[in-house]
Amino acid sequence: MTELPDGSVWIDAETKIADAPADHRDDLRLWLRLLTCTNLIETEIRRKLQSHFDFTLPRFDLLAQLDRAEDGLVLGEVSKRLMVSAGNVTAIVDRLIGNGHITRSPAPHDRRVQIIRMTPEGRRAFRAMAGQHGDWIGDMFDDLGPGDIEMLMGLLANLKGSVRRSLSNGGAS
Amino acid sequence: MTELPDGSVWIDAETKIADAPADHRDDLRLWLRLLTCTNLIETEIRRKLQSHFDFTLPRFDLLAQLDRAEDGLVLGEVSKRLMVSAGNVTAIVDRLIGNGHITRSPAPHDRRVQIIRMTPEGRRAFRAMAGQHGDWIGDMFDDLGPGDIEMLMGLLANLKGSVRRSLSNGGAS
DNA sequence: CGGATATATTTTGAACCTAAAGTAATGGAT
DNA sequence: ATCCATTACTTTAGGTTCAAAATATATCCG
Repeated sequence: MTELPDGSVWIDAETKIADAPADHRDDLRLWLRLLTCTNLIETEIRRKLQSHFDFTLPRFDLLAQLDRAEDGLVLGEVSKRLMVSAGNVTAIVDRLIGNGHITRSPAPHDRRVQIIRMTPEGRRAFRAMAGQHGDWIGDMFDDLGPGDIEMLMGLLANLKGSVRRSLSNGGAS
Repeated sequence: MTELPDGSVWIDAETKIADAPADHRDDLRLWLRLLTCTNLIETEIRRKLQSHFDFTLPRFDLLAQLDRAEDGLVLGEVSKRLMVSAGNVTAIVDRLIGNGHITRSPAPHDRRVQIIRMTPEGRRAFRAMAGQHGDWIGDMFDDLGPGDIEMLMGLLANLKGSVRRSLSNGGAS
């Protein structure tokens, strides 16, 4: 048994006893790569949305939710689906109303509730942007084969599961 | 040859002629999953950094760069490494100076250049946070085996390559 | 030397984002 | 009927982010 530089102890090629704090080096490298990849793509999408349509990603994301809801959506539902705070939704909605892409009206049965709906121009604008958006993503992912995509989907599902487990455990507080 | 519902044409099990706009459905699903995963982890790290240390992720990231540079870093270099705008670096640096974590001083050879360095308290605070940060990531990634991690590293490297190719081609404008 | 150009940083204005406080309306429970 | 808790949303204050304009300094060229 040999003492290693980091203070842990080497048993064989597969076993390392954690008598010293684990360093999580590979996890951190993977996290960094994941973050870099995502930011690279997201930044490019933001840039293109801005230069082609003078639009922002949060507004696009909100319209994407609304596009699938023929009867509009309640603000709370939008907040949940986009996983952003209610106050944030209010701000984005205000701007989309200002541009004429959506409307906001109180629900008839409960005056606390506000329902937003796409206007025809909003829908038209969104459809045009969504088509381009799909092409942009398609182009950025073009080197990945169907097998790569499937494998990534699976591994990311595992990761998501692991993260959710950690969250529900109050993991490491 | 059969007309399909989406307007494209079926040849055999492997070939589909794109006379209709491609829909990139799988690419979009993968992108959505990637984004969701990353945001889930990032949000949790932000939350824990805030509740445990009253600190923010951008400030942590800046200190992480500075921690490895014994002689400090020039602001432009920080901007490049963090991949954020120079104006953004200025704002974060101002706050870190306010908290006493770093210092800023003009370079002797070129008075345009500002060099930032960690203070001893800054270094101490960062080291404490970095240890916890590693544990948090380690816990969130705990369900992934070494094989999963290696495979993800490889697939994400492929994706990164694909994205960079697309960017350099001015892909889809 | 002097002027044009380039570089490094800061400032400004606008958008996004959150947590927490505030407002308004609903739905009990007594 | 009235109080109380809950719910839905908005407002506020503070931090992050960018693009573009402003500032200051350095460098190059004639």
